[in-house]
Amino acid sequence: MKTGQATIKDIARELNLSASTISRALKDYPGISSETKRKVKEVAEKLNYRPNAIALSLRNSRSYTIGVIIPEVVHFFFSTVVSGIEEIAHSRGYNVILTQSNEKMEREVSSIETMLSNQIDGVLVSYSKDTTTFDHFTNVLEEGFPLVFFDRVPTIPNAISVLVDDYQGAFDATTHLIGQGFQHIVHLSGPENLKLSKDRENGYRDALKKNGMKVNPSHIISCPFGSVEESRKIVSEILTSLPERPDAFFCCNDSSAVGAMMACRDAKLKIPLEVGIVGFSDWQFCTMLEPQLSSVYQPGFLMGAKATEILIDIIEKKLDPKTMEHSLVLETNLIERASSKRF
Amino acid sequence: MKTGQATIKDIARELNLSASTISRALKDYPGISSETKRKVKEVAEKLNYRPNAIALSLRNSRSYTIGVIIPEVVHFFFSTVVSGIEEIAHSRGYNVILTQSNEKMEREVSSIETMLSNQIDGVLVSYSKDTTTFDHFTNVLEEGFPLVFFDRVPTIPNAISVLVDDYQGAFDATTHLIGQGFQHIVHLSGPENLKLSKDRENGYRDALKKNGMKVNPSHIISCPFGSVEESRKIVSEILTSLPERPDAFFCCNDSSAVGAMMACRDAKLKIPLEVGIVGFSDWQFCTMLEPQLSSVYQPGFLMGAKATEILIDIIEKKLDPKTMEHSLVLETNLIERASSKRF
DNA sequence: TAATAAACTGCAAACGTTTGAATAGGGCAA
DNA sequence: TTGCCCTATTCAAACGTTTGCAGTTTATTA
Repeated sequence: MKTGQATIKDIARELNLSASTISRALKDYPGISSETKRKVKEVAEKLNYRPNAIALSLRNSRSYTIGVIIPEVVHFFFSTVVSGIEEIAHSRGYNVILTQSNEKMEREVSSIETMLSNQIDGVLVSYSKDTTTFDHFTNVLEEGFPLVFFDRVPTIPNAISVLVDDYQGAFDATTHLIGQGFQHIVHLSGPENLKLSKDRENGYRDALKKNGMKVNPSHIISCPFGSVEESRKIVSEILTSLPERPDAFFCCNDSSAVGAMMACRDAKLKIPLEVGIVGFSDWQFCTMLEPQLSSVYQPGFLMGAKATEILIDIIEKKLDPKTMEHSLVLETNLIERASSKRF
Repeated sequence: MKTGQATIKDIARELNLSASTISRALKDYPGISSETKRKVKEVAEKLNYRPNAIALSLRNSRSYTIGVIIPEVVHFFFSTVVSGIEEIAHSRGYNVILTQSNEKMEREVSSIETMLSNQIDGVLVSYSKDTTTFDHFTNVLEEGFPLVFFDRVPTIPNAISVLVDDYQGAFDATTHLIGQGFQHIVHLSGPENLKLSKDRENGYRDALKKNGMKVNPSHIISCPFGSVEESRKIVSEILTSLPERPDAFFCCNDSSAVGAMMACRDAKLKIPLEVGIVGFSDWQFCTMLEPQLSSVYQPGFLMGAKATEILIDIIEKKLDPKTMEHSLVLETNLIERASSKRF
């Protein structure tokens, strides 16, 4: 035993057999005497033999590994999705190799490159806020490489995607605020290059219209970063600058909702009496706030699990990207809590 | 072009050259005519050639991939650490393959198995709450396999580890509470099989002693799950059951600190006037709470980065596990916020 | 006893790449 | 014409595994 792992050849040498016999013995092939099998297994055990997955990958051109590209790990929603991905991947015998783009398109491109070099069997992607062109995806799609988008999905032909019903979630949230008697509902909207931002904004718009309220363009305010600080600042300004003080905020995510809460508190406005607030995602901390934050729940774990199932089904040819449904839309669920409930 | 990626052989066939020439041409070896190099590169480009990292791994017995085993991805601290790991790994040309143990020892064992099969170059581990024996680690350590522990580190010989100064953090937090005039400080302690739980408890004990206060065993209460619900329940009970009502809580993590806050609020106790609370980790949401939660900051990103640097240095033989420092202790930093500041 | 089947085991090629050693071809000098 | 040295290229083996086919025993049957 020189350096490192014992191989099939080491076992073969030890027993004066050929490598092929060892291979077959270990896999309980017929045509190998049980005596030999016994001995082989014994020696394998003794040498602490472990099959070399790399050699297998090379031979089978299959690595049983899937790649995941997400904007950030330190993000409640994405880490939840990753959890779902892990769960299914491992139960089906796949490894997960993870990279985060840190919201940089450049990173996304290089990640996909190295993943392809590593003979990944398929990729799951949620693209970055910084991504404006999609050639790095369309190229691999055209080669017929298994690729599934989740949450942040591009509008490119033939892309398979798993997402939540952002429109409906936004619609429900806005309708709820209206139902609670709020009149001047502001929407803090997300990054413009994400389809989900548009969907959420449209849900907001349609809910207003449906309830006979008109959409005031100055009530739709862009929060591209979606951070607490950004929205706190923006909301503070709005509270004084607008001719009529807004009395509710439907926010594109929970961080900006927290920022809005803080700004309202700074302005001595009572939540939910004077201002109602609803976020999006239902992060962990929603129930830790005072008052608890209403939010639109997104099934992150389920999304990861479903996307992975679909990806692996494509890899294993149980699904055909040509004929299958192109997008799976999961239901959102408005969680009404104190921050928006007047009665 | 049959199925999938172009290989060196495809280029060779196209140009009527041998594989070795192609290989050398692509790497700008001397002894290949520049004319040939030009043509080779041109065809490589045309065929969208990408070197097969698997084949390289097999040949070099190096995969340029490191494995990471953490208890949970959906955990602010661990995801921050992962972020640091990713950063360094990628900058040094390594991939990261991630698994979560979900706090199950069994998962940890199987993860390590499959990682070794995949010819991982090294592993970073933070072990699960469920882990009681460490054979799965000592075995690979004895084989001389590169392995670095972070945050949750076992007390086994020759283990290399990166951790924070849990003792000092706890000491500082407790001292701070004492300095704010709190008299009956309860410690919600963590899972018993984690060394960090012991360290934090000892920091708490020593801070009391140093200030001439005696350690009351009934003031050290186990919160093995460290969840909001668990601690809310436990603290609610304590507030009434103990002969003297506790007036401060030093909690093993931020979730249990939130639970303690909630329990105090339920009991109509004013924070920090009547009760002081300090958590551990300084999670994102500390500043979102009302009052903001004091907590001991742990440098998660830095921890991930340092652990990865050390691991890769070991892999690349720039560090020798036999002679190097066995543990790197990072400083914690008490962040004093409203939840514990009376003046 | 010889032919034949049955039961085991070995050979060699393949996956894609690298690399030390070998070879082919050409030019040049003696 | 022979010998020699470049230069440009090819050969072959190796990494660890699998697998169709061929080979070698041994036992069975006529």
